[in-house]
Amino acid sequence: MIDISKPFLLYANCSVIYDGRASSTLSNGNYLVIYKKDKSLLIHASDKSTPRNYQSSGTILRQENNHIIATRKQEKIIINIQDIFNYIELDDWSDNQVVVAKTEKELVDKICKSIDSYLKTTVRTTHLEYVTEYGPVDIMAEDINNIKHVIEVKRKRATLSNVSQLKRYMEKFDNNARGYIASPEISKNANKYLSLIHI
Amino acid sequence: MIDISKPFLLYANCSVIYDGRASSTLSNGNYLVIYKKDKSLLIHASDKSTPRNYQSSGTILRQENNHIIATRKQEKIIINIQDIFNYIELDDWSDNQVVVAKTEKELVDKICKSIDSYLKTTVRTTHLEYVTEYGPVDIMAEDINNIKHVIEVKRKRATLSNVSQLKRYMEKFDNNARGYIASPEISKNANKYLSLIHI
DNA sequence: ATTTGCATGTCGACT
DNA sequence: AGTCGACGTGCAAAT
Repeated sequence: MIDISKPFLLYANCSVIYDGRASSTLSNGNYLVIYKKDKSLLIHASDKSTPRNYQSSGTILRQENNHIIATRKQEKIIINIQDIFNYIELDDWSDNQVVVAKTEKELVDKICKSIDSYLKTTVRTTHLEYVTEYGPVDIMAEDINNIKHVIEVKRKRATLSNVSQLKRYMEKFDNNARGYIASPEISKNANKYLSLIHI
Repeated sequence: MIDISKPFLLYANCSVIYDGRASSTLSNGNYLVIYKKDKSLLIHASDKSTPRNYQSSGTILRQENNHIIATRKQEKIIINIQDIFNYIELDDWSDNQVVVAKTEKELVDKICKSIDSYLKTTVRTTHLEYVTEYGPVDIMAEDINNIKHVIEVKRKRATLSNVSQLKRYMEKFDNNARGYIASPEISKNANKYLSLIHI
């Protein structure tokens, strides 16, 4: 009835036993069972984004009467199936990857990795999430000449309010501090304001 | 066609754009779209146990032509649907919790929390994963009388090999050390061996 | 093959 | 609402 050699989806009344890194039982109910092309197995209930039970890539299925037995290394899942509501063979299921996902943290790290070349100086120490009176700045780098470089990182287009925020931060530093905004692009107004205040 | 007020499952040819904590695109392909009772949204491809795109509990769906737009706080997912292969309304989908999942670490923590009462002494310091020549022992507790208590924790029935292992560990400590095996039960042979070596 | 560190981490507990 | 820590963390890059 179920072809365990192909990816499939099952909406069924069943119960689940897991034994491996931990041991657990999932009492009888209606759950979604998903078996993927890479031989990973997921059992989803009606809430939470994480599955109730799962086994990652490399799980081998076996059918015995109304049981599906999934084994992978030292792990085992037993699905005791009472009733099947839906069964779909997932042919031509795509495995495309998600493209680009730049987080602000990634950008911060990237900047820190080559901070000397960006600031055109030799940095002595860098502080991330450096706390000021007005909140934390993304990067506070101090160079060998004791000049402080305050960098506000934006994942998207920098706006006027980002500039004002940076300006507020800068007021708390002495004259030996320089402020920067690192962003892929900047709004026209923000850019104008930047020129205006010459930071 | 799709009733976005109920939990459902969709196997469809579509592409996905996400913008929120990061930004990403998933190019056109056949994916599994799952909308749960707690208003969480998952988009699964044919591999990996983690979804390609997702939004957790509290996502609100909107339909516009062939788009499903999912918003939650500062996050947005847009699903551009080309073709629907399967659509299932997931009625009576259960939300039972997984029951008991005792990991070895939980047991270790539980023991540490009340270690004095278990060892019937006053413990000065406890080391977890204390490294010996033969590998790490789960718990190494030193009491106020400088007696070392070496505890090997097993989530399941303790076996003969667990006892031998503990014995090897104990050879590396001085006479002021005591060895223990903490487990829900112990095999007959292991128990016999334990009595024999009097640890 | 193993280790390291990130993640749109998720999730629950506690403040 | 925010913080903290655990997770059967999963996952990919570096070693």
